[in-house]
Amino acid sequence: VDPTGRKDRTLERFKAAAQEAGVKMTHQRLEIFRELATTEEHPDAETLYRAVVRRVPTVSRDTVYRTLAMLGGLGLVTPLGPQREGVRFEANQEPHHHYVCVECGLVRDFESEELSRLRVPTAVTRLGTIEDAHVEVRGLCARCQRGREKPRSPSKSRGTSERSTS
Amino acid sequence: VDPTGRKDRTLERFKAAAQEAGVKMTHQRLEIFRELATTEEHPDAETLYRAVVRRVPTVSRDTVYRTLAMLGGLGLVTPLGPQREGVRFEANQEPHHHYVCVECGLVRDFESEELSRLRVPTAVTRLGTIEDAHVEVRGLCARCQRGREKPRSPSKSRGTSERSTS
DNA sequence: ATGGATGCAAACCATTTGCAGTGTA
DNA sequence: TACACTGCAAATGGTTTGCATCCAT
Repeated sequence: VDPTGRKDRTLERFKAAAQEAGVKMTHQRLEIFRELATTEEHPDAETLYRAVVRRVPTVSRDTVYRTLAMLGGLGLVTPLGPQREGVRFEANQEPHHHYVCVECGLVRDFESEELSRLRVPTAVTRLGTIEDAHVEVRGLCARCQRGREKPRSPSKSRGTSERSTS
Repeated sequence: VDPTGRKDRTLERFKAAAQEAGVKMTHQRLEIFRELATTEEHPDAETLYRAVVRRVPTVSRDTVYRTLAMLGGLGLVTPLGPQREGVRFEANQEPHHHYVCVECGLVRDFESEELSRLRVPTAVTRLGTIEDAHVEVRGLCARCQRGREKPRSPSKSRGTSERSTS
């Protein structure tokens, strides 16, 4: 399930992207990225840190956080779910789907007969029961497109994009 | 876009569920649920608190948190994304989908030609650009089913289920 | 009345930030 | 060699918890 060494290739892609973006390639960054690109898990920063610290005993949590932000900026790593300042909730129990803005974290429900009819591959049942299946669409919401006049989080620049063209 | 008052109905459902579950119906709980059931947003605890405190000036953040956990236990409210202790990341940039365990937060990728071909309704473009669309399947993972021998988070009982049958 | 629910304040934990030393380009 | 990157430690902000009081049942 990995004909050419996809992982090695991914590592090369990382090095190339880093060089192109003008960021330095350090031992830490390489190991952090390697760990994330290698694992089946979808670890949080702490878990990642614990894994990386085994190979690079001197890394600090800060570096993991900073590297993750940097990798996110390069588009090489994706944070799961909406970018939030906290866990978010909904009461809508009807079948529906989510639109999530990758910039400000806006979440909107939308309905779709077609999407709600989607068939989950039976192989998934090997992972566990299926309580719900819905589509998550990610993109840049209208407001954030509109010149970023009033982004939801004006201050904290969640290193998602900007960079380079300074 | 709400023929019968779906929201009123939802409130009734809440009261009924609360009574059946044997939890008390308080002013705070009612307002917290009402707020969440009414808004288009998918607020986090803090946002919810700020909205509710306008109607019930004495509520505390704690109550919001506790109520959200309680509502989650009753299945009336769903937290978005994987239940995490922190934001989680992935480096897999190939088209793929996610299986998420609602109990322990396990996340696994799976692939599906069919699901990856899904067509997002054009109406969604009104919300913003579409960078990615994938399916999120939620359920109880095999390990958590298996008698909850070694749940990922043995300690912290993320009030997801258990309750009642004490 | 009475036990569950609330509010307060302190505790906890994830994440961010300032600064001086370190290593890559 | 220079400047970005790292590690440390302190600050910040979300979330949880212990306890005395209060209120829905």
